[in-house]
Amino acid sequence: MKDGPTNDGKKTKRKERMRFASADQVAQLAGVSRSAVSRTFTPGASVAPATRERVQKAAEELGYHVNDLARGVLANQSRLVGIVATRPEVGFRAHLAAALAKALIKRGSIPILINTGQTEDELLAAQKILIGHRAEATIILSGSPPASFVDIAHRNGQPLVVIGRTEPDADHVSAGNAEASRNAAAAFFDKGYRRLAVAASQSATSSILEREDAFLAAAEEFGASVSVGRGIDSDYDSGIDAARQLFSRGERPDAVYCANDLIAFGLMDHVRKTLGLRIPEDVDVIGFDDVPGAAWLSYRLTTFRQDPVVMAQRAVDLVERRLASPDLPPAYERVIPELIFRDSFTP
Amino acid sequence: MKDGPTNDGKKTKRKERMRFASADQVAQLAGVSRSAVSRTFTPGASVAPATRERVQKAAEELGYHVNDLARGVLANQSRLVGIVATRPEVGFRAHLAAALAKALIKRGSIPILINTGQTEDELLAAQKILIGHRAEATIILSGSPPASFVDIAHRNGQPLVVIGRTEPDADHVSAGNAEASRNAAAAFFDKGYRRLAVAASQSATSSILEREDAFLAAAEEFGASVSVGRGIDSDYDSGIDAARQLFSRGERPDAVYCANDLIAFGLMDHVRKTLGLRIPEDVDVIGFDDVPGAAWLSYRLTTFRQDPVVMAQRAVDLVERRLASPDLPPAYERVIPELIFRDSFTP
DNA sequence: CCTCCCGTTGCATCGCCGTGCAACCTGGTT
DNA sequence: AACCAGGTTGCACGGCGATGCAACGGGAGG
Repeated sequence: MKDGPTNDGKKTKRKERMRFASADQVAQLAGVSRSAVSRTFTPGASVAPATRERVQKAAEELGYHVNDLARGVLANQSRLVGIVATRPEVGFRAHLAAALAKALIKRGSIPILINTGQTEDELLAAQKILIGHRAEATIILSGSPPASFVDIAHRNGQPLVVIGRTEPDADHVSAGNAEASRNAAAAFFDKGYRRLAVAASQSATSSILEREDAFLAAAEEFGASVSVGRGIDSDYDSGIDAARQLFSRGERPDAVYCANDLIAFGLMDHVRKTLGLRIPEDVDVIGFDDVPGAAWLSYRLTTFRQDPVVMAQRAVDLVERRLASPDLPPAYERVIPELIFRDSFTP
Repeated sequence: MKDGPTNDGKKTKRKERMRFASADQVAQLAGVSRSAVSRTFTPGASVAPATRERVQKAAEELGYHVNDLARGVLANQSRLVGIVATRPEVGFRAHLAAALAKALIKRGSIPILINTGQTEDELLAAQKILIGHRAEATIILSGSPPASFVDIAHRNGQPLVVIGRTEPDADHVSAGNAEASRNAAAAFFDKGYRRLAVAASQSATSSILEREDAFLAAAEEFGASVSVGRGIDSDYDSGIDAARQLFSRGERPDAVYCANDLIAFGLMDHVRKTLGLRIPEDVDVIGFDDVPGAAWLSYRLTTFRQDPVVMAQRAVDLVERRLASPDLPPAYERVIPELIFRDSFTP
């Protein structure tokens, strides 16, 4: 049974906390070599049924589970994937993060959630953590990664997928912001509205910017007038600020396109509760994202639906593609958002 | 410079993907031994400034970062911490998950987000993943871990912290659900209301249950009548269902206590938009959680504030405490929620 | 009875990194 | 000139698990 100086208090000195059972312990209990244990838990390896059974019994007894970390070190793949997000509890990002976590687990990867600020330093710190842990890939949610970020990921051969931003140098998934926004402008115009407005924000992510820009361009192209209101962030308060700006100037707009649903909620509340106007009778509103609140009776918001599950899946697909063939040119997955009609705007 | 058979294409055979630079490569480039590299990146180790500089320069050039995974294998600590949550994108849980991720990163840990169902099988699968990766601790958000879960974590010496549930065998953090709910009943009663109601849900987590039970008990103790409405989940739709139930019976309630804010939103919307009643003139409402929507003009909900940042910090503190002394008896951190007065109820 | 073959199994090595120990420089002192 | 103290550095080992290779076993066939 080979009873060498294996675990008799001599080697356990280093760190106290060695609670998890190791393959060595299982091997000893089963009276086999560590190789046999390894092979038992490696699909396709050659082990006699009797041995496998002995090993499994011993493993059961000790509560042993293969150390995936060590396995990863050896195979040079960690199965860790980073999700980098700013304020991942808010709005659509929350749905995206949750969907990503689920899709990654399903694929056998381990999602690491990094909740970080947007400054370059913070993002680079997040990246450092991920590279230090040899994450297989990084998925960024609607931040704007600095160029160095893309560069470092590339130099380390780490796939990088950006969601919600058009990033020419990296794989990315994003909604058809430009088309959708153009459609929104067209829908307003077709209904006869000529005084349009868009509510966005100052500290805008690129999705928000794209929506604003595309709406402005389309509206001007159609020959409608457009005013712009911007709050600070891209949330409810920002919608209130935008409403204040848009409705304090001379003639009020006929219809407002909001860069996301939270902004729309703030704007609608201000317009209704503070200004006493009616939606859709006095003003029409279209939002973007279709978060659950858009269906609530208080809002009944007409908005572009982005399916977080679909987007997450596309992102994971891009990761897989990139892992399989690292040298392909950057790919772009576009998810076309569908306009969901509720009460705040109907054609 | 010792130029042995180290990396001349012979050893790189195993796996193609060995993109990350290793300490060996850095050592070679800097013309030092691997130990020197290791020491350069180990705080407090003894390295000559000149050597350190050479190493750092070489590391910079190769984009090297210490492999925390391998370091973890050696030190027998992974710094990985699992966050296990069902529907982590919803309501208060989203805030909790985000706050936890931030607090863990701050502590130097790596948060793994596992988005799982509530069935025993799914939870155990999640645990298997975490144990396989030698996660240092598991934090469960408002699920009810089966007994085997607690047991397995314990047997593997893995700290387990439960948030939002009273779990006698494990460390846990939870809000003072009973006190708060009692206070809600008292506040309604003091205002002269005698027909009370509580809106909860069928598939309730234990926080929701505690709130319902404590409110019922207190109301009965005061001598008020109480009716109960329950939707399916604990979300907006559930609030609508509960409202349907509560307001279809004979006399309608004077005031409703909702087990969380989402339920309150659904209930308020149904009461106002569908039934045409006014809040607070006809019915008062108190919620629980103080999610951002509670402050929105459409709701202006009086509700108990739970601070996700505080709760997350307490949970992380419990993890640390348990890591430091594994054999302490289970601890319980209680966070007392504060009632935030807005328009849906005032004393 | 010997030989061959195939399935098992153990050994040794690999890929990571941290660290105790001993050898190696310095420069200052007797 | 020999010696000592102190700081540096390299070596070798330890802790994981996977795996090529060689040895070992037993049954089948000559």
